[in-house]
Amino acid sequence: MKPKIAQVVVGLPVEGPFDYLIPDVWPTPQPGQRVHVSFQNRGRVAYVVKLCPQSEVPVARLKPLLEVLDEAPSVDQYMLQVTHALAQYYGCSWGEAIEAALPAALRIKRIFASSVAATSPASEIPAQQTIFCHDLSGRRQWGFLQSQIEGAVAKQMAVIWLVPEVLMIPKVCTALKAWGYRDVAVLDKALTAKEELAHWSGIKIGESRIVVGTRSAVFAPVRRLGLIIITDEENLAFKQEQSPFYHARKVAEIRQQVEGGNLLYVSAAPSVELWASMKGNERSETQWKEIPAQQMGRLQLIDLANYKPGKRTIIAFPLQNMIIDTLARSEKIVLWFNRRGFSTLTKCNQCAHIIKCERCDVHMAYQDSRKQLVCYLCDHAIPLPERCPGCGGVYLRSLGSGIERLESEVARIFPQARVTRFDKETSRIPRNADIIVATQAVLRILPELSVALVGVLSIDTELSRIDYRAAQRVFSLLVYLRQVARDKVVVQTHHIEHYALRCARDLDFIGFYQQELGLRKEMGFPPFCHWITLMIRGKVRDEAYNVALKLHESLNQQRASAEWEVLDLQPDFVPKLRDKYRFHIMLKGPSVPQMLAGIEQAVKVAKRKKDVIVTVNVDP
DNA sequence: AGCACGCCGACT
DNA sequence: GTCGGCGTGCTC
Repeated sequence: MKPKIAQVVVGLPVEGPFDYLIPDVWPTPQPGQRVHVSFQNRGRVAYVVKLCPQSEVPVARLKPLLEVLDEAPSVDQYMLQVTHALAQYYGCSWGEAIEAALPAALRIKRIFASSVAATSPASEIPAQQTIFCHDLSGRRQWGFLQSQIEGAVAKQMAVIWLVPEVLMIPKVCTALKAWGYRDVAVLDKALTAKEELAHWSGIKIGESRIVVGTRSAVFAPVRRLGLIIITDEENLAFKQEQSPFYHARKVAEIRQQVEGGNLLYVSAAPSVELWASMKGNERSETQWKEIPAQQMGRLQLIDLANYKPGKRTIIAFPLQNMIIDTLARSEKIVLWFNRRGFSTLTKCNQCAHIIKCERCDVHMAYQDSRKQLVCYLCDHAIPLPERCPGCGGVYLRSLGSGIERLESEVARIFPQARVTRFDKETSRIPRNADIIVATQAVLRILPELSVALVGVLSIDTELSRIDYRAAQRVFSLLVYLRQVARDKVVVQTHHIEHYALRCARDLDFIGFYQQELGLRKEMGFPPFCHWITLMIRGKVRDEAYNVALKLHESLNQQRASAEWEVLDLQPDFVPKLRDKYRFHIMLKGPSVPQMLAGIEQAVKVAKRKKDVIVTVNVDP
């Protein structure tokens, strides 16, 4: 019998699905199709997820579908399953997950002409394999990747290649063209809505079978998925920092489970989680591809306990000497210093007033390049006041050192060198400089520069981050720098014995990951458990705090007999951002679904309070 | 998310 | 007497 009811979901934080009548004279819509409905008396785009002969809801209370928006489903059968699993894992609604997977242009009620052929029903799911390519050379992975791609293409299957950074896309496209592939499409959220839709449609109708893109490209609507490549898997850019807070790796895993095909990670120093999971699988020839380094910069550690940089410079003397040597050979130097601006704070010498960002409550740093005080959190800028806002005096002074101060200092110490600075604001690649003073933004362009010496000045700040991944990030960073530095990488530190530094120096991968996994196990950190962060934020501090407090209380009651635990309620690492006060509660336990089920009710209650926003971040 | 319903404070 | 605050509940 012809189905009478279409079950739909919407891109709101409401569960559903909701039943709608299919008007008699209509042809039956298909699951995955976009429809227009009246939801709560307002027009909305919704997504058909299922058809059924009848509804639990009395017919009198059912509304009809108003319109079917496209000829063919926007979401195929596989992607319906994938988004459903995604919603389950990350604790969002199915509709929200579907919208995360679709181009933004499809969220509005407009018919998009598409000659998409109906999706072929599930034939057999292709064999699947997960491969890790540990490429220390940073270069010779390309041949291996080419053969893997060719393997998929030969079977008429599609390839998705994810990179962490938009700037890496052209390089990948160039390589693919050189290998003779013409049907390559780019997907990235930086595209305009129109371009995004055009590229997406091209992939959907099978014009492009190779997709290159950043995080969101993991949802590319390819038909026969043969291979997903994830380059630099450890990069934090693969995690979305807004709802639904998904990680591209997790989505790739779900897609592989649902659609089959291979999953290929490429990295010189992957996340501890990936290393552990690949080690768990027998390290066979096919699953683990080891590419040794041919040439790599040496790593040298300078103990700041022995070489105290003077009051006037933060560059230790041995490093200064190496810079002089490198300059004498007319070679290029990068000095890594992860702090933007000129100063870190601006203070009145008369009344000790410190200028803070009015929206975020943090010190504002003077940026000489903009001649303004800038907040490093929200980028809010104000002119440097002539008089102190506290006492009206004229004794405002800039303290601490940011990258701009370092730049002028370096120029003073090495007058023979052309010194320039590279940070987030810099757009041109500084090819003509001898010394480039740079923040971590330089990572994006480092392969383009031919650098002999990299001096890392601020690794101690990175090591002391309150983040369980700090050691791994330092290790990955240093290994990466060794790949791009022709001669050597010099790290000055107070933590000369730190295992992340020593293992990076000795290229001791086994040692690093073993030690790190040991610590993670001891501390009960991932991958030995899962974390969920609940963030509570609001404009009125007390309101946000009270909601957080109540939520924390009811979570504590909830978990009395459960396997998971609730950590203390705390101000977030960023306690105030853009006029909103932020608190977070961390949960820790072996099973994400179990934790989500346990907190669902309490979170729902907390979300009811208006002016306070509660978000759930799984595997933060 | 948004919006309607419903119950208590200061006002033309 | 009423206008309107926001806590509570629901969306087929």
